[in-house]
Amino acid sequence: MPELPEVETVRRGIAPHLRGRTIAKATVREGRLRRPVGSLRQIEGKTALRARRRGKYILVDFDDGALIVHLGMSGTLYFSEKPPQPPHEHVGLLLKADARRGARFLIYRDPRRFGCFFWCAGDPDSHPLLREIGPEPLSRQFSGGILHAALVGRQSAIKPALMDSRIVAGVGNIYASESLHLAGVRPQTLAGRLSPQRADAVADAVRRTLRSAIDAGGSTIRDYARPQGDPGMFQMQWRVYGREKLSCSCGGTIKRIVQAGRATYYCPRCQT
DNA sequence: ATGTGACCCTGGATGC
DNA sequence: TGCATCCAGGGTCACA
Repeated sequence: MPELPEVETVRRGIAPHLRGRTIAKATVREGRLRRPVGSLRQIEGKTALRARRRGKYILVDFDDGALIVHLGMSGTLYFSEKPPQPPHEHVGLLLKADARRGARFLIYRDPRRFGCFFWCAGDPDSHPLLREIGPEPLSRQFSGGILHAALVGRQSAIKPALMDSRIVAGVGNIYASESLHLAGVRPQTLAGRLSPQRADAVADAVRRTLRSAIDAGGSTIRDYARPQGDPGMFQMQWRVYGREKLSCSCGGTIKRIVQAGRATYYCPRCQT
């Protein structure tokens, strides 16, 4: 469920409720995630400054470090009146009541446990997991020219290259397919052979695709931040993803192939 | 150095 | 109905 737009939606949902809140207690029910959660004792008594996003990571900044959170394939963050419950609510942060807001738990739930949730002392941006991440696609650090330069010498196809977080941050399997469709570029195109003009088209398509997905998610932030408010509301209109054998808006028939072990969807008629 | 596939884990959909 | 199989939005690692 979580790609960049979903992660951003989750971040927007929790950020206002976290800002300025003191962590009264941190509970780790299940610490065996992609990497061990470890002890969160050191954040008890500390006050969260903000929640921001880097690629698909959510960073909750404190004055001397940050919580680094990744939602993996099945993770969510939401608020609850209850402490984390079995089987899949692995971490709970009890937020102290303040003048305007009652005490409640920020819950991390992740059935597949591919995500992570851990404390990083010091600057999280220089943490090994974040250090090598490429430019944010929605920032000015990303453009067709920058993408083109990053792809020079690349022997892989453009689609898996777009999913390489060192080239551009946060583009996952769905949005890689969707962006290439919007750009009219075939996913098998050799990344290093993409012309500057087509790199422009791809970079532009990535930005437009992510923005409209965030806008679509943005309308359901409140629902999403609710305890049982899991998926369902992220019904974006996929143009190709998951639509094998269905027809493209151009009249062509959408194909499914596998690249680097992941499903890719495209239209052979309008993607050249 | 770079690219691909196996793997981590659970749950839902599908097929027999 | 019950069971087996496949597939899934991510990232890391061993190996070619």
